[in-house]
Amino acid sequence: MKPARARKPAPEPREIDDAALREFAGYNMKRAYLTLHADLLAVLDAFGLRVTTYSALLLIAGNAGLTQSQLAQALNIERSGVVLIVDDLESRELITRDRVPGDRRSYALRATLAGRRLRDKAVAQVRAHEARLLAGMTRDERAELIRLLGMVERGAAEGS
Amino acid sequence: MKPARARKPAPEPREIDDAALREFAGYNMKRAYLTLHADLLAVLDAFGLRVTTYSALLLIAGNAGLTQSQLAQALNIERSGVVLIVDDLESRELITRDRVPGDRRSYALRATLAGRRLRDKAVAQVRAHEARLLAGMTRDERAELIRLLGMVERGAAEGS
DNA sequence: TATTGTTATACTCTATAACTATA
DNA sequence: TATAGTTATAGAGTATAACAATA
Repeated sequence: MKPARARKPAPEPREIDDAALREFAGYNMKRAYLTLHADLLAVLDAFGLRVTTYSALLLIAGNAGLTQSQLAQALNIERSGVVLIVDDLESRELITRDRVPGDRRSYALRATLAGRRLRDKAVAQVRAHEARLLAGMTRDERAELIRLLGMVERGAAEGS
Repeated sequence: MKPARARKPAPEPREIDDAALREFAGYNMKRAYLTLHADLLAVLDAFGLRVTTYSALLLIAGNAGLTQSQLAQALNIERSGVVLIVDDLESRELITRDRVPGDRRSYALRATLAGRRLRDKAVAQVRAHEARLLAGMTRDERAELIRLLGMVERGAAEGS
């Protein structure tokens, strides 16, 4: 009945147990985020967009005339970072940078027709990407996920 | 009844509308992840740990004898990145790198007593950090969040 | 030949700080 | 003085590729 004793200390390809980490929302969040982000990156690459550039394009298209500072605040990044993103979008003629009559320090950002068209195509692909990714979830589960993520975001803002 | 016409084009501090982005799990995930990660970073900084180093310490403590390659796989990073993390933990005598009898190419990683003690303190603080952050959630909501994040992680793995 | 750990290198993303032109 | 945008620089964090030792 006794099984044969293994001869070598055997570098058995053991399963690593991460149960101690799975208790934490942070660990699960990081893993989910990194996989989702990598997948999304691949989708947007076909349009020459990175994730933040995509977000910027949607924000500009949906808020015609916003300034770079407003965009920085909405994206939660510094103004200096927005410059590169806006440079990129403008050089590809997806947005325009117009002077604001009342304040010559700031620019009014607007999506061009080409920009809105690219946005439409990208949005369709991102929707498809999420449908694929979240195929195992019901509509309610997906809504619940988004709701709970919003709570985390706001909780972190308050908790600091 | 007609309100007085504003005289200047007014650079009104408008609210930027991100509704077009809020439909996406990816956008909500990124924002939640970034805020949570920044908050967690501040907590772990008191222990001289970064998030991945913390994860590595817990994995090593919970899987005595695992190799660097196994750790790399568990952390979803390259072996070259593990070297830096292991160097850091070993130089602080939180883990040991022992030769494996059967295979002289690899090392067996083990947490020292000091490593396990630091882990215990850090885990307690991270638990407190998450309790603070997720204070608005019920126990069920928190469990549901973790479950749904796991689905995203696995969905992305399959979808590729 | 393949694998483990290592090193050197490069790239992405973002922040900080100093600058300019306006206000 | 303060603000919008810009520039230069630096720092995380990670990947890639080549290598030595060992299997």
